[in-house]
Amino acid sequence: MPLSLYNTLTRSLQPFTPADPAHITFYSCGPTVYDDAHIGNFRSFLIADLLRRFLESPLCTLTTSSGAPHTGPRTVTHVMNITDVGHMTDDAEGGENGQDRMAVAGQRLAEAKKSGKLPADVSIDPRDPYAIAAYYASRFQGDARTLGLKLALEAQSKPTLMPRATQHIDGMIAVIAALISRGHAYAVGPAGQQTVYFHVPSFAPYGALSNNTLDGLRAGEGGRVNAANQSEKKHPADFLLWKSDPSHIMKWPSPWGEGYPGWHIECTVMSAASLLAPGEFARRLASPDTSPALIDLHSGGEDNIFPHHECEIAQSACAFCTTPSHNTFARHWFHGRHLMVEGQKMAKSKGNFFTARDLFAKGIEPAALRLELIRTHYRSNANFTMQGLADCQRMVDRWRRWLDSATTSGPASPAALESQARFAAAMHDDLNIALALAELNGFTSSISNPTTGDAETFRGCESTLAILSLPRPAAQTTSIAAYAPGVTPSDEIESLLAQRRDARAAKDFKKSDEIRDALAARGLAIKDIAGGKVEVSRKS
RNA sequence: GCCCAGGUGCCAGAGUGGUCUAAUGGGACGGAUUGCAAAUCCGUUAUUCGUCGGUUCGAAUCCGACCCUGGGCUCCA
Repeated sequence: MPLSLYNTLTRSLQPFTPADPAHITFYSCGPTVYDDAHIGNFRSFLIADLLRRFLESPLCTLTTSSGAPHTGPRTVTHVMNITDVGHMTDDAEGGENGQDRMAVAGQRLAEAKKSGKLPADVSIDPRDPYAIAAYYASRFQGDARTLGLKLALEAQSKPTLMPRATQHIDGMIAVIAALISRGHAYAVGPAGQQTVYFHVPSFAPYGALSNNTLDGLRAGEGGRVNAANQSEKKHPADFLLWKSDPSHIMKWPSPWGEGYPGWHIECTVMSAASLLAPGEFARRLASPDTSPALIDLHSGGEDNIFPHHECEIAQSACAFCTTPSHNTFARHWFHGRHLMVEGQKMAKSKGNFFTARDLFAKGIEPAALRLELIRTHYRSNANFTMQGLADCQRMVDRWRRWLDSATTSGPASPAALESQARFAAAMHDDLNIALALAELNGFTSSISNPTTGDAETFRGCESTLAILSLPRPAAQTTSIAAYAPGVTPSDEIESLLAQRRDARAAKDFKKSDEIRDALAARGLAIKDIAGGKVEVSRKS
């Protein structure tokens, strides 16, 4: 059975049918770089990565537009933008509290620098928005690579796969100009200080993605509309394409005045510029054609459905297509639900806010974090818990042990091939990851003495999850101990462990237990492992 | 108020009309092992699927109403 995926646009499960099944174009809305990405951001990106990896897996079958199955080989060009334009934080109070997000990040960095919280090797000018953006972008890419985001690994040698908004301002201006010339956008205000809006009523299908109607979208119901801006729009739903504002921290010249682009236009430009064939961006902008859709797949978090993706559809369809419609931009819309933490909404004020780097610093293994973030079906709110992370670590360890035990060469057993088929069937069913994981667990538990062929078959499934291929943080070992990642060896610990070793040798178990308790009081758990060493880890 | 996605056992999370007294992982409990632990292995652990009503020979699964959670209604993955 070919891959069936939920399409937000049709609100139904449907076969994923790319224009060319051998080469899929996929755009994911990426992070803003005013701060470190948190684990909720990464869940969204990793879900997209899971889909991308499954599409490229030999186990994946797709449906072609003629209805025939397509089994591969297949490549996916996956692009993710990095938003480095300083958008505004908040204008709920009519704009008075709105601050430039990049300026806020700069203030935060300046404070961190002052209080010595920045690593010594970091020397950036907190007043330079480009430096701030570059700083956080590089940290994001590092975290993404650590978590096995294939796109981030590829982007090391092909940076155009992760385009920056600030590098596409010319394209944005060109698209805005084209939208104005076709009657889909208009500029207001005195010459040289104009604001440009997309005119939503000019695109009848607006609302198709989020299933909103213009009437249903009560202007300002979410409390985030700037009343002053509302009055100059032709329609309350019209949205910003260009804002002239010479006081903005990041600004560019444009036909409408010096200022900055709207939030939605960057994805329209970067998806088309990165995924259309070379030269097509300019050609289609000059003379739109009737091609059915620009790209195959578009993903993002559920909060992007409205307004961001709704607006992208309107802009892209109107800029590049002669008969703009709700499905002339992306063929399939893929949205992941949000991540909860310990049953609650993740929020800095609740103290349950984690970045990937926070967790790595605590000694959490990237493989365990990746599994915890992808193990729940993408259309359910996932609940991130420390217990869940521990569960995942154990699952990863068990898989590794099983693979390590596959030393006798031989072909894959029928049981292995059956497990593989069941794994693939689960993934074809709207990426039923939880069932797929259950099949993988059944795989290892049903075959107690795996052959190399069994192990290869298992790896064939697992390469879609891409958990076991992640680098394993090396334990720091001394003559007496192996320290788990996140634990810093010290002379004190070494000395206690030596005393314990001597006490045990003398069968003074009372003393050895006291030492174990003393280490526990310092938050350290120990266990005796093979080779006479002691493994020291953080107490969970 | 409107639009979307959900609500399953101690936890996480599959299952969308009979094979479900509910997969899988974890937890807990018991056993093996261990000086004791840890790890590992073996076994046990829910007549129950948000609530109420309905359809059906049969419902976790379909229908209706209601309750709750998360997202959106122009910052957000």
